[in-house]
Amino acid sequence: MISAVSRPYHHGNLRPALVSAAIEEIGETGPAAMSLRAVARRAGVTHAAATYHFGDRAGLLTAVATEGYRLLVDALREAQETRGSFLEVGVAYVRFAVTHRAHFEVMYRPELYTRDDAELGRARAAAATLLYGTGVVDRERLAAGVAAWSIVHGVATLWLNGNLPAQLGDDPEEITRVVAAHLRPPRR
Amino acid sequence: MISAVSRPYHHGNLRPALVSAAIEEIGETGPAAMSLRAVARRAGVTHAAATYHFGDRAGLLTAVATEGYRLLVDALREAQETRGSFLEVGVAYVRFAVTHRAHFEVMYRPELYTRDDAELGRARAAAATLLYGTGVVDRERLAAGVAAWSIVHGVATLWLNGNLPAQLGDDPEEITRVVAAHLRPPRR
DNA sequence: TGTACATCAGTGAACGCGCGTTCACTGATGTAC
DNA sequence: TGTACATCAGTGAACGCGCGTTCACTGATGTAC
Repeated sequence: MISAVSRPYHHGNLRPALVSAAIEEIGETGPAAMSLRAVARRAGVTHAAATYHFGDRAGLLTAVATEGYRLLVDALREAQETRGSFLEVGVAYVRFAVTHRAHFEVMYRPELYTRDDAELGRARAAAATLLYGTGVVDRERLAAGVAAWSIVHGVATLWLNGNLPAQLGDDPEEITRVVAAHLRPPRR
Repeated sequence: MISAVSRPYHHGNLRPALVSAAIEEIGETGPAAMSLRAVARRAGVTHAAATYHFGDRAGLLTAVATEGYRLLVDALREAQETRGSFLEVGVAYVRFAVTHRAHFEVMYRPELYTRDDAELGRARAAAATLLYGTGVVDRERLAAGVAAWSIVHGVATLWLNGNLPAQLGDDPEEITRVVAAHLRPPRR
C-alpha cells in the first residue's frame, strides 16, 4: 500500500522530467549557470540520477538543444503552412526565440553541449532545410535565405538581451515585421 | 637594487593588465567560465588584488564590455570615414566581432555585467548613435538602421558559433557583403 | 633636504560553499522457464 | 501461476576542487610641514 505522500522509488518518466526541469532552471539562471545538482533538486531526485541519464552537464544540455531544434522545426513548419508568407516564417522564428528563450539560448551556444551528437545533428539539419534550404546550388539563392535568417536571428538576439531601441516598442513580432520589411523580397 | 628576477611590490599598471588578462582568459574559456582567480593568476598577481580593483567578477566584465564598446565605436567610425559606404560599416561590424571575439561576446551578454554603470552607458550610447542614429524621429528611418544592424549582428553571431552553411565559404567579411546585399538600400 | 604620516596597492591565509564524479548499495521491473 | 534471476533506475555518502569573500597585514608612494 502506497500512501499519497510516499514517492515511488522509480520516477517512471525521469528523463523528460529532467529536461523540463533544466528548461525551468535555465529560464531563471541562464544556461551557463545551470548545474546538474540544481536540476535534479528541482525534479525532486538525487543528482546522481541525472548523471545516470545524461552522463554529464553537456549531455543534459545536448538533450535541451535537440528538443529546441525540434520545436523550432514544428513552429516554422506550422507558420509556413498556415500563413504561407515568407515574412511570417521569420516572425515565427522570433516568436520561438522569445517564447522558448531557454531552448534558444542553449541552441546557439554550441560550446555548452556535444556538437556531434547524432540526434541533435538530425534535428539541426531539419531546421537548416527550413531556414535556407539544403543542397541549394545557386549561391545567390542561398545568400538570400541566409540574409533572411540573419536578420530575424539578429532581431531575436538583440531583443532578448535588451539592445533594441525603446522607440520601436515592446512587441517583438511587430518589430520583426517592421524591420524585416527592409529585406529585398525573395525571387520566386 | 632590484634584480631582474624580483618583482616590484607594486605592479604599476595592474588595472588595464587585468582587463587584458581577462580578454585572453575569455578567449580560451568563454566569458561564462572566466573566474577572477584565473585572471589574476594569468596577470601574475594575487586574486585579492583583482577584487581590490574591480570589486567582483561583474565589475571586471563591466570593464571588458566598456572597452569593447569603445573599440567598436573606433572601428565603425574609421570605416565610415575611410570607406564611406553603408555596406562597409556593416562589414566593419562583423570584422570587429571576429577579431575581438571576447569583447563582443561579453558586450552582448548583459547578464554578466553591471548594466547601469555610467561609463559603460556612455560607450554604449556612442555605439548606438553610429549603428542606427539616436533621437531619430522618423520610425521608418530608425527601422532601416535597426534592419542593417540586425542583419550584420545576425551574421556575426551565426558565424561565431559556426552556424552558417559551409557553402558560403570561410571569409566572414565576404559573406557579409554577399548577405547584406539583400537589404534594400537606405534612403539618402 | 629631511621626516612624519596618510593613503594606496597588493599579499597571504583562512573560511565556507556548491560543484562534478565515483561507487557500493537497494528497490522495482521484466523475462525465461 | 510461480519462481529465480538479470537488468534497470535511483539512492546516499564520500571525495577533492576551484571558487568568491573577508581580513589583518605589509610594502611603496605621495604629501605636508
